Formats: sequence, C-alpha cells, structure tokens
Amino acid sequence: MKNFEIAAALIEIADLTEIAGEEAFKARAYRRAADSIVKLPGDIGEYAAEGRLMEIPGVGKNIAAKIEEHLSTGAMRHLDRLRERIPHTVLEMLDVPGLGPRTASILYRELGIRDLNGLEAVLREGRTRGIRGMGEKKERSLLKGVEEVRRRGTRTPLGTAWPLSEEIAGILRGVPGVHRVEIAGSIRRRRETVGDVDLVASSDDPDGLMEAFTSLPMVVDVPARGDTKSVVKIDGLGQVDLRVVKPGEFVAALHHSTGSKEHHVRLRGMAKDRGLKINEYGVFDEGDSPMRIDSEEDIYGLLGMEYVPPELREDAGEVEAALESRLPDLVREEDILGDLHMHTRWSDGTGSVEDMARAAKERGYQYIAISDHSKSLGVAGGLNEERLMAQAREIESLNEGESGFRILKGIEVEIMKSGCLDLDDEILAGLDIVTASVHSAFNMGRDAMTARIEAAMKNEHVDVIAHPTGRLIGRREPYEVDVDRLIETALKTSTYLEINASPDRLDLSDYWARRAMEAGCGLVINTDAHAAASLDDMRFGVSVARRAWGTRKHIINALSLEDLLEKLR
DNA sequence: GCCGTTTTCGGCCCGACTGTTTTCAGTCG
Repeated sequence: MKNFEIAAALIEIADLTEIAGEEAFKARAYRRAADSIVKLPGDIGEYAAEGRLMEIPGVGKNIAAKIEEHLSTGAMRHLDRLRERIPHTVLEMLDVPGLGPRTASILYRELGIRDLNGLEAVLREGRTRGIRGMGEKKERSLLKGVEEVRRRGTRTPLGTAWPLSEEIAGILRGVPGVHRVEIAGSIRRRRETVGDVDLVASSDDPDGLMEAFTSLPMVVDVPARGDTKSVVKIDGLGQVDLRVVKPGEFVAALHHSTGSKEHHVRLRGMAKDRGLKINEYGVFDEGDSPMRIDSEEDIYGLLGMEYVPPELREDAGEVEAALESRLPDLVREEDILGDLHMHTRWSDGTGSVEDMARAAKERGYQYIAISDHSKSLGVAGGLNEERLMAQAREIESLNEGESGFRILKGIEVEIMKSGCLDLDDEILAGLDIVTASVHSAFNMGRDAMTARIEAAMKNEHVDVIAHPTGRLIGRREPYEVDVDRLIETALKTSTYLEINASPDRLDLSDYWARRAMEAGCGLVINTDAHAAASLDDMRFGVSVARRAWGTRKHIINALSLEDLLEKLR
C-alpha cells in the first residue's frame, strides 16, 4: 500500500507551496486530498487501476495525475521542482509552535533563513524586528519554540512504530527456516515514543533471514550486517535491529532485548545474590550450566519473583512488588466494555452514529457514547443546542428495540477561556455523559489554566475531562497546568479523567495516569475516534493504563452499563 | 487545485486567541 507515501508527498507539496507564496487555497487542496487518502479504506493502487482516483474527495484531474505518476515512477516531478526551489530544511521552521507558513515564507524570502539554526540566529540578533507582526514577545516565544523542537529529538511515536514493526515482523515470519519473530524493546514495553526498533528471531537459517531482513523494500541503509545481529535504517521508523538466535535461546534473547536496561540491572543484581547469572543467552547456575527456561515466567520464577509484564519493566517499583507478590492484575483490552468519546458526521467525524455503533458492536462493546464537538469549535462543525437535540432524537430511535447494546447521548463540550462551558446547564442535563475539554487559548499560564479546567469540573453535569493536558506527541508540549491539582479536584467533584487513546495524544500520559490512580481518581480510556476504524486505537490507551499500573477497577469503561450509569448519576 | 440542485467561475470551514496593531494578520484547531 502506497497510501501513506503518497499522502506524505502531497503534504510536502502543500507545505512547500505555501512557503513559495502561492495561493493558500492550493495548499489546502493538496492537504485535503492527502487527508482523504490517509483515511481511504483500501489500497490507492487499486483505485488507480480501476480508474476511480477522482472519486476520492479532494482529488481532481491534477492530483490524480500526480498520484498516477507516483505509482508508476515512485516520484512526482512537481514535488522535485519545488524541492529545488525551496530547501527542504525550511520546513523545519514549521515545527516551531506559533510559526506558520506565512512567517516561514517571509523569513526565507526576505532574510534567507533556511533552517532552525538560521532562525535562532536572527531571533537572537533581533533582526526579525522589521517584519510586520514581530515584536519582543513573539521573538521570545519563538526562541522557546526552537528549544522545544530541539528537545523533542528523533524518537518515533508508538502509534507509528508499533504497526510498522508488526508489518516487518510479519514479513520476516514468512521467511523459510524461521521459528519465531517478536518485537522487543520499548515497543513491547509500549513506551509512548520509540528510539529504535528491536526485533528478536530464532531460525534454522540465520543467514537467509538476515538476507531477507537487509533487503526489505523499505530499507534505505544497512549500517550493520552480521550472523547474529543486523541493523537497518527504514524511512519513517529510524533504526531497526534484528537479533537472530537458536530456538533454545529465544526466550532469553527476547527477555534481554525487551529491557529496560534499568530493570535488567536490578535482575542481574538479584541473580548474583542467588549465585546465578543472567545474560542474553539464558540463566546460568553456579557451575555456569544453563538452566531450563521455557518462558519468561520461568526466568522470574528462578529469581523468586512473580512474572513482570513488559509494560512494568522500568525499575519503577515493579521488582520489589514482584518479590512480594503484589503486582497489579493489569487491565486488558478485553476488559474494556465501551468507548465513551467519539465523533460522527454531525461534527468532524467521518461516520454516522449508526456506523460507529455497528463498529463498536463488532468489537464486542456493550455501549458507546457519541460525543461530538460543541458549537464554539466552529471549524469542527460543533453542535449548537438545536442540532444536539436533533442528534439526541436520532440516538433514541437507534436505541429503540436494541438489547445488549446502548448508545449514550454525550458531547465534547468546549471549556472557554473563562472556564464557562459553551452550552447551558439545562441542555447538558439532558445528556447521559458530558465530556469537557480545552481546544483554545493554550498559553494562559499555569494557574489560570488550572482554574479554568477546575471550573468545568465543578459544573455538576461534567463527568469527564478529555485529554487533560492538551499535548500532541512530538508536535506540541502540554499546556501549562497543575495536573496534581486537577486530580485532587477530580476526586472532590467525582469527575473522571481521560486517557485519550489516540496515538497522537496518549493524554493523560502513563506518568500522570499512575499518579491519578494512586490518588484514587477514576479514569476512562477513550479513542476519540473520528472514524470507525480508529476505534482500534483502544489498544494504545490500554497500553498507557497498563504502564500506569492500572487494573480494571480503576477504569470506568470496564464497568457494566448499569454500573457505569450508576457512577455517572 | 477542487468543486458544483446557487455549476464551468468564483468561492473555498471559520471563530478564538495572540501579539501586534491603531484596525488586523497569523496561527491553531
């Protein structure tokens, strides 16, 4: 499937078109087409083969031609020409919060700024002052933004790394002679971002597997190619390591490669105390003879410990807990009985209420809540009172005659800068569940932002605060807010905090989710799906909850419908 | 560059917010 590659090329055209100073609507058209292609249910190559490219919303004659060109030649001449005109590095500046295409365009064309370093230099020298809209304050905030971009580094979000790695592992499993291939490292521990990808395999033909690995179509470079370990670089994923061992060594190798380093340091110390030795090949007794290991459970058993799930292996208290047999029984994806935050075509989603309900039933859920945006988020087609009531009637009629599944009437209501909500209490009172969140005025300062969200929690109708810190992984830092105070207020007001499962957000993060649960605060894991397929993002949210030591008793959407409604009441 | 029951040109999602202005442009969602 070339869908993502082609969408990425169109987005790059959009970015460069804007910086070139062309009609802004052109860029918007390219982005709209890219967006449609990302959401396309099938392979774009098939659309092309069947002559149906122009049926894709936003794809007309010109973009269709560019897609065809990319499918047959692997490139777009139009994009290549743009890249010649504008250095690719200019796009780095767009990562700086508060700096958009207009400013990047002016900086490049008038001051010749072509990358982040150049931007920093002119900001420090105050040479941007002549430009309209540039003042001391803007200068300071952009400098802060430059540092932020630098700090973010090159880690890949789990949402990208996990599926891509599964694809690679799937291909390798089909290579002759292969017994097992598993993803290890920070992906297996479900960290929210991933530095590099670790794969572990066992095979009767290591050389054949290495050959297959290093010649995968997506490989752009092969920094290392050995008998037991090879390293490749893959576009959009970074470095991927493959370790190949004998079948009898697989479990030890998988355990070793899963980490974390800190967890293993602790384990090795404990092994030493018992006269044992652990390394990537196995566990060895005092006479240096290998001990029998059939599973990771056996490794922990030999050390007198409970099995530690990968998500907890961070030396964050799990070693002590495992020794005392008091590890939590972590929540599982199958414990989740419903999804309480999703959008439909009534606002900015792509499916109908019925579509979302059907997809939820297919996933075995017992209930969902429809929570479209409210009116102030005009760009997302937010619902006013009248449309919300109309949607409620649609939901009621869909629920009629339905047994064993229920659609709850909800809203994702805007928390305005003042802390007020943009819908009246009597409207909210008629809903089954009210989720409130912040989508504007992110830079109001820690105290004001905390008070703003607390004000929403104190509204008796508000049940859930969605994506409480507003971060977008790798793209936007959380707004400044006192999360501990939010947790405290959530407890007092019986408000639940969301673990937003969208891989772009994962908000609350594992860190804050753990603090919240330790404080006794209830959480809800929601996908915030804008399309039926995104209901599958639940696994990312469950991963966050597991890393946060969460059990099903912490999570309100692991409750039966009756118990959930009781809680919400 | 796309699109069409207001259709082949002339619009294109638009309101909140910020930091800069002296009435508004740029960014964000």
